[in-house]
Amino acid sequence: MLGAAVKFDGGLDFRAFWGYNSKKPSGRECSVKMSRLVGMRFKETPAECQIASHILLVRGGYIKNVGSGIFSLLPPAKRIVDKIEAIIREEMDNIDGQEVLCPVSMPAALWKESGRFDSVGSELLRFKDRSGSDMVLAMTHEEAVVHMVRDAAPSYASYPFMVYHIQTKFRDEPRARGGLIRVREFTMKDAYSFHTSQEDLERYYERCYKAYERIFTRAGLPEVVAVKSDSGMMGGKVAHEFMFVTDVGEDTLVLCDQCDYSSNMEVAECITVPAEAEDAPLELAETPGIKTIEDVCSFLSVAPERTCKAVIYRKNATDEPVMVFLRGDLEVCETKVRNFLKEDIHPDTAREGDAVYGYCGPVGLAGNKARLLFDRSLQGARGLVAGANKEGFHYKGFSTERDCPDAEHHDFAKTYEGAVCPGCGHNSVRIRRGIELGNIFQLGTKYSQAMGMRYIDKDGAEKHPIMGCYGIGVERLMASVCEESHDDNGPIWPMSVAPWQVHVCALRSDDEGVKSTAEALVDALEKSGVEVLVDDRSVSAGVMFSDADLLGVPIRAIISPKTVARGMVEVKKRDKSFSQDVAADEAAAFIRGLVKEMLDETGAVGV
RNA sequence: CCGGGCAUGGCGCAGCUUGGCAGCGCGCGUGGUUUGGGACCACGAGGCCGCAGGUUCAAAUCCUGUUGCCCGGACCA
Repeated sequence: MLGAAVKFDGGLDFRAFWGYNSKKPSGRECSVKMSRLVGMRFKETPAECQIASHILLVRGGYIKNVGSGIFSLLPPAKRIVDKIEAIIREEMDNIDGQEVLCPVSMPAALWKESGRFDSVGSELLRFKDRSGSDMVLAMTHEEAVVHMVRDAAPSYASYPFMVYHIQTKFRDEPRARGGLIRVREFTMKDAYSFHTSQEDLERYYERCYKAYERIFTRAGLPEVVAVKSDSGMMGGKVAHEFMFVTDVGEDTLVLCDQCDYSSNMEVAECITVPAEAEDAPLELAETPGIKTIEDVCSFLSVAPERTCKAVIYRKNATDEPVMVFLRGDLEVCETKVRNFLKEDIHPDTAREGDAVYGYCGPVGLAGNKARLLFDRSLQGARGLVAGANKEGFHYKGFSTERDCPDAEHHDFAKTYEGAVCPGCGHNSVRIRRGIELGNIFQLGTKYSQAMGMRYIDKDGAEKHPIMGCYGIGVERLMASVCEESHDDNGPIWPMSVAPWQVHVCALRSDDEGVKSTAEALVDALEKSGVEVLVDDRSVSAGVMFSDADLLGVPIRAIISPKTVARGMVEVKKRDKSFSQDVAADEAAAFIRGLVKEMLDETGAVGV
């Protein structure tokens, strides 16, 4: 390692060459010189960057794009990631997790065992090795972990246990975006727990839930909200996602103003109240060329919530349609439809033979081959306008119960801003965007069963352990912290994850007084275990401060001929909340105290 | 995967319509003057104009194909 002062033949100090001056017992080199720091910082915004974290991380020399959704991390980012991982490790160890490491590449045979080699789409990168064997790059590690432990716990006495690792995932996303927000290759902490009863899993799930709250709080994101979520390809029933609420998020969240209800839009219950209306006779209305809800509403002068619309889906292009009927002002939630049908479906349009495009309605479809689904918003609805399944005509006076007595109603609609909250019943639903930082699933026995993991229970019976799994995206978390905490000039890293704790700016390092004061300060800080980035370059104050802003180190110590003349060091916080002159010989102790104080606020590793 | 856009030195861009020495700003190097918020002067280095074909005396520019990247959407543990 680079820790020892290795001298080259020419007498070059190896550590100084790499910009390292000393090393903490943890193994992380703690002091770095700006003149040696690898990476460029930019004044101008790179053309492809759209969101703050992407812009600032590229401009600050943290990350470099290698390909679509693939990034290299430069030293400042690597240091942040290391600190985030350290927090995660502490919290995982704290809930009795044992760290392991599974491989990224593995034989496809393992994924064939679980069935996912075929069930997962092209996000799973498949390839062949030189012998022609099918291989995959892990996009998640259930298979690898079950393979690791399936022979290791043959008795109930070994349960419960949890293993976790921090490892690269590759997911061949069709569309990467937003810098580190949605990538193809990334680091994930994923944990897997094994239990002999559902109750035990639930107890552990709760512990992990709490650990996640601590992790996000400690990383500087106390507002992360846990929402109920769809379990998707993972299988299992209960799942939560930990969402960082932000406009740049890709997920849609349903939150409540009045209570603590929170859910991913995909699974949020949509509650509607049928409008008060009398039954009216069903009558045909001529609506020539009027096909969209918008047109129907203005042509017949009705509100969208007084209409019934049909949305067509198909399993694949050649299949019979699935027709979802719902109130005209609502949107279909495709995830709900998929979960109900337990089949994949895709939006499509009505075709010759199965329905009349633009005039689909629930009345008179007897004998139609389409699978008909009725949303709950139509339950008890009366007097609606609906398609008449006849070119150029709609029905007025459609009443679901009377006209479609056999209809079974289920929840297929997306909820909306101001809708009734399933938690408290107020009209208090709020729609927000969020970034999924982590998720936790109660998996059940899907993988232990498919992959033959068994144990002998107390009663002598052979059983499959019940699993839970728990993930956190590391780089995405870093980007989210940046989104949460930055100004126009750069990130403002919380002390707990900051790449360095103190940034010493030696303005005019050619000045002997400045140089010796800076060296003494850096030396004293290092000795007390503080991580220091020292700007030893001969650059103008503007350049030095701009770079410091981009590096976002929480405490800045400025030494210049002016401060030296006064015998002082200027100590500032990056967030501008603090600025004070401190006597030069007391500066190290003062800064050390400040670092400690700021660490305590967020709860960094080892505190 | 659908739709749109872009590709010219490390970064940001102009040049392309109408073919004729490859340019500007930032950054980088050297020397000097500066020195508390991206300083100034001088000199300098750096580019097969994404790639492959084609048209032409001549292609960054026109034509064909192809690849990559970005944005919106679909999709997604």
